[in-house]
Amino acid sequence: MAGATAPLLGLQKKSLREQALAALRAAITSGELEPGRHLVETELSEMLQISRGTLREALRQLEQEGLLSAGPRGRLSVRHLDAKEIRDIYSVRAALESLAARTLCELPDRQHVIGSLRSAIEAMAAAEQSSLQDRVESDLEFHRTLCRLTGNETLLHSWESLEGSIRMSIMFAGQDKGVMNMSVDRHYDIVAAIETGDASLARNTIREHMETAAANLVA
Amino acid sequence: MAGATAPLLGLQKKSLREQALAALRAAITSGELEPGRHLVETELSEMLQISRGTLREALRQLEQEGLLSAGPRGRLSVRHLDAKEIRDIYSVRAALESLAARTLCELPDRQHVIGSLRSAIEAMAAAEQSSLQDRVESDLEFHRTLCRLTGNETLLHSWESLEGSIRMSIMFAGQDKGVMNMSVDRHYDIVAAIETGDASLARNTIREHMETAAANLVA
DNA sequence: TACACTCGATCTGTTAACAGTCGATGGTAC
DNA sequence: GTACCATCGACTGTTAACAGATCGAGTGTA
Repeated sequence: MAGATAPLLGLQKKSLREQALAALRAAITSGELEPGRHLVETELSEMLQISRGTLREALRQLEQEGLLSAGPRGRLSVRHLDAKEIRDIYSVRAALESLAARTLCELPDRQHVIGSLRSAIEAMAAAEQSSLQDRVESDLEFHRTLCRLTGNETLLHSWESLEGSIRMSIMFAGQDKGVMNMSVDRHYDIVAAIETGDASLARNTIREHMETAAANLVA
Repeated sequence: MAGATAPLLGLQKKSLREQALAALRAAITSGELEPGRHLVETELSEMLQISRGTLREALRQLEQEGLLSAGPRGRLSVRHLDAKEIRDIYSVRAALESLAARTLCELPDRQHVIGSLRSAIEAMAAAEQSSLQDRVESDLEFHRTLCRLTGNETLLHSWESLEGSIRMSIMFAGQDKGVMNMSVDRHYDIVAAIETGDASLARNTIREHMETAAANLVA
């Protein structure tokens, strides 16, 4: 974490628990807390300048998001993903986003949806020369938008529960591999498929996109 | 909860937090804590005979499972599902179980899988004259098995995150409607489809099963 | 040297108490 | 009667401290 003594948690209005949650999530998905790293509650609470009780609530949530794995006696460590797990995560991700695409295809009026998705892609294009971090953000934002636009809160929530694992997968692969998965063109293909309203085309496009991405990550 | 003064949490070896989690989940999905019911931490901690700190960790998890919804200032209440939400939940469920079925179809040797699934259906058949509670349990156990057999831990975890919502959906509908969704025959169809190895047949069978179930629940 | 035992450090599980905030209640001025 | 204000009660947010368990170092003995 950035500077053990600094007040890592800023002066926002959210609860300390939420701030801790965000800080820990960022630390894990950025690799600052590397996979396999053992987490000690007293250390973390000191770093984050919050009490253990508050910290533990945040840890429970991270555990359920799959960013932490519990060892014997409640010892928590940063989850380590192997190639199979990454493929598995992307399989589930593909299933969820396929559902999203299919749902959007079935909407009678998709113009608004298409517009929103195109905007998201433009944001990706604008970030093409930025840091990897920014590019990943805009990429994930596109896919999150895909789920959000369905209006299916459960779908969005399930996807977001997976988001941390997705980020870890990308981080696991490292810079060189992560780059290839964020082609703007491929995302236009997805939007184009949705625009036609052809659900199986949209589904196949998503699935291919995900299979390619997963394959690149574990290569 | 059963008898406010009784030591609801037995003498198991699991942590108090896990016991509380299980007890609350059961109370919610059984309707003992009815949808919309406002939850007060001090009340619950007294009922469960645990401290608020421990209780709060369990509440965070239930919140993320979608059994509780947060109101202003962190006030929690039992989530209330409307018809659309039930349909949405079953859409996601269908997507996940379709992935499970497809994954199983792609296994080179499915005999062991088929055997396990048949056993699960036999358990359902054996429970046909039992209470609705038992029948729901055996039904969910079949579907959980479907996900577990894929060996995709992420898929199983996503499904289990949805399980509470599924139970609430069934409860919401009440006895009369819930009954129709647990036909043994329909489940044999699913297994038969997997046995043929025809992924799209399996997927369609699952999806029809889910659509029928959701339609019955909201009827 | 090998083995067993004790002591101590380390961490998690759990609890009780304090603090701040929002809403309701009741009283008072106009 | 109404509007405003003070006070009180009810909850959540947060914290520090206690308890119990496990692991390893170090010591004593055969």
